Amino acid sequence: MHTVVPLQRATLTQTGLRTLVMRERSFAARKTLVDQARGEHLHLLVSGLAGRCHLLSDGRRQITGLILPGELCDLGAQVRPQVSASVVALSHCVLGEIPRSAVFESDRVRPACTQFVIAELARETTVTAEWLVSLGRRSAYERMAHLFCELWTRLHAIGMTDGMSFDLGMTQVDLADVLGMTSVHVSRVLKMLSKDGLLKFSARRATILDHDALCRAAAYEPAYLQAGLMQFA
Amino acid sequence: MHTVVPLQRATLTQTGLRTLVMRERSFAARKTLVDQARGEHLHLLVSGLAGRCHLLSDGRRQITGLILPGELCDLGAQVRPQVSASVVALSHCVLGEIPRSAVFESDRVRPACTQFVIAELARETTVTAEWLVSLGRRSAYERMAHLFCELWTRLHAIGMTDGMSFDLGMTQVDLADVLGMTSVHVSRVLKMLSKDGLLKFSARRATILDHDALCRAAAYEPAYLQAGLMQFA
DNA sequence: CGCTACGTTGAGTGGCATCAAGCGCGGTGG
DNA sequence: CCACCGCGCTTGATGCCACTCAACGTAGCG
Repeated sequence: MHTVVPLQRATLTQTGLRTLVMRERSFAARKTLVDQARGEHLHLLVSGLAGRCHLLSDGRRQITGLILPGELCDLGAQVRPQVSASVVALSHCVLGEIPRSAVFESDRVRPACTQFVIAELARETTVTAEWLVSLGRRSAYERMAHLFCELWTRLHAIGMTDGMSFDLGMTQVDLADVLGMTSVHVSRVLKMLSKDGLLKFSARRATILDHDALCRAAAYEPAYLQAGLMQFA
Repeated sequence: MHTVVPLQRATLTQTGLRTLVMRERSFAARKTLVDQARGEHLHLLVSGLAGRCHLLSDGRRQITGLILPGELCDLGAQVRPQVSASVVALSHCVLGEIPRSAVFESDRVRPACTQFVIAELARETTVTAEWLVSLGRRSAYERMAHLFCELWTRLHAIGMTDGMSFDLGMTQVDLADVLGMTSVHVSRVLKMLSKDGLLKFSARRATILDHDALCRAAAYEPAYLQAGLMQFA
């Protein structure tokens, strides 16, 4: 079907993924990028912002993870199929297709890729645990502050910040589904953050006005991210 | 320091872990089992119930994962150190020590163990994502119902249910920190569940009175667990 | 027997949801 | 060109779910 890409015994890295992309496809916001079914390809987010999306039968939606450029959309789905989560585009997205065989050999992870796969899963686990703390124990205000601290750290690590600003591309409705609140309340909390001089969010673009104060409001400790991100950079 | 246990080229399985335990230690409830520092051993929960515990500076606590007998406490910490989560005993616990070298070779996962490590991390991710949906989008009542559905499935899979009952060993305060609510409200919700004939919880023991109704109240779909659990059983 | 942890219950409060209306904007088609 | 519409955002009014505070009963335990 497709060419098997040799890995030349090199350890797979996050940046090295791009060389494995065989074909790129473009998606408008709100489109579904990956369903639960596992196909012939792994999907690398080349640009844009995507979200891991869980739907309840009555329409409630929770986004359980944000996928940034350079990350894989469906690594988890390869390892554990039949999980009812899909990946949706939160902004205009470009997706790169990587042949499954470049990372997997039958159902096993190729040895050259194991460290990478483990690191990716570990990073996802770490971020998700922090989100659990947010949803369980932080107020809407703290939660919002914490999310933007996290996003700045992650986007800065991949060179996608512009000073203290960055484009998100996602709407307030999407933010609400990340933070477990309603879009109405997202609007109000953003207004408070702006009034307090911490953060401005408008036209899908965020500007951090006072980074120290924002971190303090969120009780943000970026250590949890640096560990996972640096180990295999 | 300690003997290196040969793995005889066999794939590591969850049950196979027990043969690697070199020493067992006993802990009272509320004791800290594992700190973030990674030591010479991996810790297998032999019996009891443990929780992955995140503390905020003002005392708020969120438990981001429950560890059941047969699971490893600190696999994640081996892969990504310096994460500020500790593992605490929620009931009396017996912990088995497994030499790090049985699973890791310097900082790499031993090839014979990679599938197991990946499966464990993937299972953790799956459960955690479902908890995010609970905390973000389900009411306290639904959340509680969903947790007990999940626990019954997981405990049943390892033969630790007794009909429709099972011992948890954890208090309502612990339940509150799992579910992101106060212990006062836990008490009230449990009373409602009992009045509705779905679930009884007393003396740290749960009895599911109407499994179908409980699943319906929680909109519970056990598929997400079966995948992860069966793959390497 | 006092102490501490756990659980229950009541009264009052508040954070966030819900409902509803209105605005601005970009896209689309007549 | 403009009417129209859908979408995103904002704002106000109202209500409820869950928190807070507080008191008390109970059980296990040193």
